[in-house]
Amino acid sequence: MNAPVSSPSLTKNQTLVFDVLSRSEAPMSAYTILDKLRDHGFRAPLQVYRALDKLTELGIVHRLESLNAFVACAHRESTCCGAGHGHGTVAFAICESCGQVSEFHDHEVDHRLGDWARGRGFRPAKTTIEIRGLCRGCAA
Amino acid sequence: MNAPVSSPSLTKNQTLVFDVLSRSEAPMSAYTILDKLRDHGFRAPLQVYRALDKLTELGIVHRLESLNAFVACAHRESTCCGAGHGHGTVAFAICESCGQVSEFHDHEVDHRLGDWARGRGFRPAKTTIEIRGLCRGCAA
DNA sequence: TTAATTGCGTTATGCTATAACGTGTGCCAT
DNA sequence: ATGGCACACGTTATAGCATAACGCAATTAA
Ligand SMILES: [Zn+2]
Ligand SMILES: [Zn+2]
Ligand SMILES: [Zn+2]
Ligand SMILES: [Zn+2]
Repeated sequence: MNAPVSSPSLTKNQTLVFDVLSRSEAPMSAYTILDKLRDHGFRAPLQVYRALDKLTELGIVHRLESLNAFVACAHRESTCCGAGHGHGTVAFAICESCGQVSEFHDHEVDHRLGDWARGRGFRPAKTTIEIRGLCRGCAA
Repeated sequence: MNAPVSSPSLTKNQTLVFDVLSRSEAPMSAYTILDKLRDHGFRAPLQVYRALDKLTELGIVHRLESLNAFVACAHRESTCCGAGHGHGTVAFAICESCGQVSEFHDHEVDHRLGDWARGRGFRPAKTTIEIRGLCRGCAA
C-alpha cells in the first residue's frame, strides 16, 4: 500500500524511517534521517529514535556502534544460526572511504565467542562486531 | 615517581588520564574522567580527549564503542598474534549490571574475520568486538 | 466502560566530541 | 643564535548524538 517493502504492522513513522534507511547506500545517523523526513512532518529527534528503537527491536534495522548510525538489515535469508529474522550475531564491514556496509554472519566466529562466554559463565545479550577499513574498490 | 605503572614518555596530562583509568573498575566516559581530574587542573573536554587519543594510539587504552567509554588495557602479555602491545584484535565482554569488562584475544575469531576480509578484498583498519550481557556474578 | 498499552508530538535538557584559535616548549638544520 | 617545525597545551565556542518528562490520542483487554 505504501512504497517499498516493509514488514506488516509498522506504524506510519516506522515505515517512513525504514524506507529512508532502505533506500540509502550508506548508514545514516538519526539526525540525518530526521532531515530527510522533515517534509513528511517530522520535527523532533524523538520521532526518529522511537521508530529506530522499534525497528532494531524487530531486527530489520541495525545500529552501527562505531558510527552512531543505522542501516537497514541486508541479511541473506540463510536459515543458519538463529536466522529467520531473529537473526543471530551478525558482523559488519564498514568502508571508511565510501561508507558502504557489508553485513554478514560467520557461524564460526559466533560459536567461538559463544564458547568463550559459556566458559566464563558470561551470559551474552548482544554482540557487536564491526570491521572498519577500506573496501576493495577504495583500497587502491 | 607518580602512583601506578605508566609507560615512559607520557606527558603529564596523559599520565593523569591513564592513572585514573587504571584505577577504575569500570569503563569511564571522557566527561567522567574530566570530573575526576578537575582537582588536577583539568577544565575542558579537549584536555581529556587529546590524552585519550594518544593513549589509544599507543594501545594502552581502549575505546568501547558500544558504551562511548574507555578502559585501560588489561592485556595478558600473550605474545600471540600481533601482541606485544601493538596488539591484534581484541574482544571485550561487558557486564551491563556491574560494569565489569573482560578483555580477551581469540586467535580463531581474529583469523576468521581476517579471512573473510581477504576474501572480499576488504582491508581492515580497526576491528571492534564487544559482547554485552551479564557476568557470572550478575547472571543470578 | 474502564484500564492498560502503545504510539505520537513537543519542549527542554544532557551527554559526547570536535573546530578553531593562540601559547609555549623542545629540537634541529641552517 | 635563530628560524622553522612538531607537538602538547589551554580556552572558547559549537556541533552532533540521545533521552527525560509532559500530555494527548488510538487500540486493545478485561
Ligand atoms: Zn540483519
Ligand atoms: Zn569503499
Ligand atoms: Zn589491550
Ligand atoms: Zn556483572
